[in-house]
Amino acid sequence: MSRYAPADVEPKWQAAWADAETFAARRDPSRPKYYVLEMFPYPSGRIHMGHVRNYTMGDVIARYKIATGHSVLHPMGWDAFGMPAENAAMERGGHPKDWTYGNIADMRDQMKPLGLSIDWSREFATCDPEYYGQQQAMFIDFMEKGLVYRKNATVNWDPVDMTVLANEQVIDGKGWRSGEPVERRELTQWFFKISDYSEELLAAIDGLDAWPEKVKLMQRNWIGKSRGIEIPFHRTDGGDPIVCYSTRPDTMRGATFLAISPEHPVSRALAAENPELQAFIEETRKMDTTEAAMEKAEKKGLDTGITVRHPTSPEIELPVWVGNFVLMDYGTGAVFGCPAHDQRDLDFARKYDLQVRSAFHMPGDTAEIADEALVPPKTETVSYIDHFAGIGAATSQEGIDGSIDWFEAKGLGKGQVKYRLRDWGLSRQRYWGCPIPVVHCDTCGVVPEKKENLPVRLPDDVSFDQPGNPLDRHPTWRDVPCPACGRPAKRETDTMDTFVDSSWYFARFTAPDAETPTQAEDAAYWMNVDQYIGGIEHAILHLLYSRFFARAMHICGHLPESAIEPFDALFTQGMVTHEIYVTRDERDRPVYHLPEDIEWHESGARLGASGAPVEVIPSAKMSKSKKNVVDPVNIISSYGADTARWFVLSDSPPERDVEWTASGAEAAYKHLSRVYRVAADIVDAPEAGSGDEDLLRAMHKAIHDITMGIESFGFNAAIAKLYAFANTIAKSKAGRESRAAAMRTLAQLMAPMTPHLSEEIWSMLGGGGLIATAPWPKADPAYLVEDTVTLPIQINGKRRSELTVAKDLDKDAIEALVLQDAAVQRALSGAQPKKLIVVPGRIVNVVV
RNA sequence: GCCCGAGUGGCGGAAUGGUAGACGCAGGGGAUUCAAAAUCCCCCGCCGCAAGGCGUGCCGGUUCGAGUCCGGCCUCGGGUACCA
Repeated sequence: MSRYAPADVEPKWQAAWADAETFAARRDPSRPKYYVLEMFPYPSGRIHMGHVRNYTMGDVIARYKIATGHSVLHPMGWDAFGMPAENAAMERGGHPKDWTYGNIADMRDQMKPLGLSIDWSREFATCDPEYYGQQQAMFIDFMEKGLVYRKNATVNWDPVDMTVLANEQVIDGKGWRSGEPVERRELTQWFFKISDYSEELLAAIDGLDAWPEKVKLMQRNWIGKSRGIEIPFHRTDGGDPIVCYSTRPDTMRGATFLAISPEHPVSRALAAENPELQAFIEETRKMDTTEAAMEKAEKKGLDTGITVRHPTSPEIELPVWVGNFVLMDYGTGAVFGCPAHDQRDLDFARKYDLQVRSAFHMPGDTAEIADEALVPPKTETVSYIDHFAGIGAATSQEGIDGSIDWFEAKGLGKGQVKYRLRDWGLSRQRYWGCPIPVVHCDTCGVVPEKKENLPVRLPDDVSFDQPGNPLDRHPTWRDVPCPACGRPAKRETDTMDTFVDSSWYFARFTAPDAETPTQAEDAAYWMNVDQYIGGIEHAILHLLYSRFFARAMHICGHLPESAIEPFDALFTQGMVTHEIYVTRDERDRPVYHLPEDIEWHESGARLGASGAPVEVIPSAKMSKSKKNVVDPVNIISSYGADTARWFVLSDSPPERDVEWTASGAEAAYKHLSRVYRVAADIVDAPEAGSGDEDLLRAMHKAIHDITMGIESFGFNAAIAKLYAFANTIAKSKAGRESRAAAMRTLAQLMAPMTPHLSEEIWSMLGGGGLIATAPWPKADPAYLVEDTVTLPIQINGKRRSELTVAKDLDKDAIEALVLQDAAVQRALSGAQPKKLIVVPGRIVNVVV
């Protein structure tokens, strides 16, 4: 008997699929369509287990949908712009373009042996001029529709390298190359008006029925709708009032100070004549731009010396402080501090010896406020001191709502709905991205490039031997005539955020060669993506930007209205994690190492080359920069693609993170070999046997369970059932044709996971045609019902006995039988049960 | 800091509020073999000789019944707007 040899079997069936064009996506009005998409990869150069996991999951769905009669679109492309290509050029020389396309070729070569059901004819990379040219055309369309504008925004500035740094390039507030503290600097940048869609993007979340609740919740919180009020505080020196935004005006009685952002116009104006304030503001600029850094930084402030009047108690004067924790981007850049009922404000008040005054009592609480603020939950009833806001007692939420109305009615403020969501800054001061297709003309201002001149191509003759954006110093690329007046002008040298590239690639896959961004019939047929699969790390930004983009594309006529929510169903897979290996350089900065560079000694991990000790950090997200990426190519070459596919699906539930370990792959191979061996045995098995009916039952149960498993993304549970069914067939003594039928069904049920092995078994047992296009088996309900059922008997909630009864036996009859049970009689010792709970078909609980 | 998750045997994990530990790995024992590989069979949460008791991160609650629901924590992970 021959052994299962994936090295021979897998290429054979891949060739058969290619010959039959099994996976070519075709518009076929006679069949329902199905568009399955996995988030496309960044071409780092090597595929890793996370990719294998992601694309295998999508492949299971795609192959299952083909078998259930759908016309399937399952494409692949490359998210090819981004920083790593420029970093590689800086570190190793060479050109980002060569590095990127070389990586794409390598990764495609590594991916193809997996036998994915991908229509490779639709492949593209976002750095192809044919792709980014269409993106530039859409940018111009967006400009015309008023969806794009410019404003000043803050970036991380490395004062030594004289360059803009990404947040990732700032480590502990210092530039990753220079090691010097970064500063914040303002630049004029391009923005998409995503905030115009705050309400719509929020409201439409309710319609995303097949998205995970957690993702919807994260998006809702990110958009962050709040009802609040803008209240002017009048300055005692007669200057313009300072307007504060508050979502808690019910705490107004407790207001004891104002805090304004260092970037607030009042701060700037006062700083001009106040060197101490000037220095304080300078100090706050020496921080990176991330929200996390700002929120975690020590809360600091400086008294401006000016005061304002309390809106409802004008006799009280409140000091105005500049606080490093006040964000200029949210609300009005000014807040009132209420230390009694807000922990951050209380900490601040204690630190700078500011007053604390209560606005309400907590129920039953009369204690003085010490170091803990009294923050009532929104559903709790509070009583207001001085019957503030005309409300004696109310739930906290009613108090908030009532006080907003009260302030408005008195003309003391203006109710406002605000959103946390900020406009999308898309400018990047970098080379390897999609050029923003505009020209700056002294006469005409900002002028879009003419569409017939698109794409605005990136120049190839650039160098990366000095920091900064090479487009800025390019000798000829930058200087162009104005598209409007023809006079000498300068091209925009900012490129687009790579999130722009990934915000519409799913639409481009429907017509990758179209002369316009999309093609109407193709978009209408294929959109929406029926099932989108990707990492939870994209829960907010990528998915929210894509939802915005689909709306913007619709407005510009590039997508039908039905496609403004582009992803019908979303599945967020867990990440594949792996240990990371770190040493420190002379400045104590972390240096990451590849797993293959590590040697394991009794004393711990050491660097293979130098023998230096290595710090091992467990379970971190696999990423290029951390170099903790596992190479699946070795597994594929020694065990075959089906083993790798089977293993990544069986090891862990798809939505959960999985720590990569090498063990299990051997076991997966053993099992697949066993299935092959059992199938081969059946060919020569005796014609007649026993237990055919039992095998038939097991088969229909398997069809039912595994179909459910695939439909619900329970791949690991489905695989457990496939193990069980394979064991049943192996042990069955049924006749040859019964076993062959069961084995052919097993092959079909396994085909989405292990397509090559399944084709092999299918042909061996006379399945006919390709299993890839064979119709999915159907479970006959007649075989799924059992005649009897075993009920566990609990006594006081603990399992003590069991009872096997006819499936449809009624409750009274079951109760009678339960009371005769020996364990039950022992527990009752002659008494009546306090309670007898019978859940037919499930369980019995006797309470004694 | 804030938002969102996750936590179950030695390990990965299973379980519509209803028998906790399916299925697999590792481990132990046996069969086959001259021997090995491969394969096949059996055992396998913890404590206990047993009867039995204890067990799903911790504390409390709801329920006839909680891994599952609610409240409060702890730890780990993701996101935090220029990593993709």
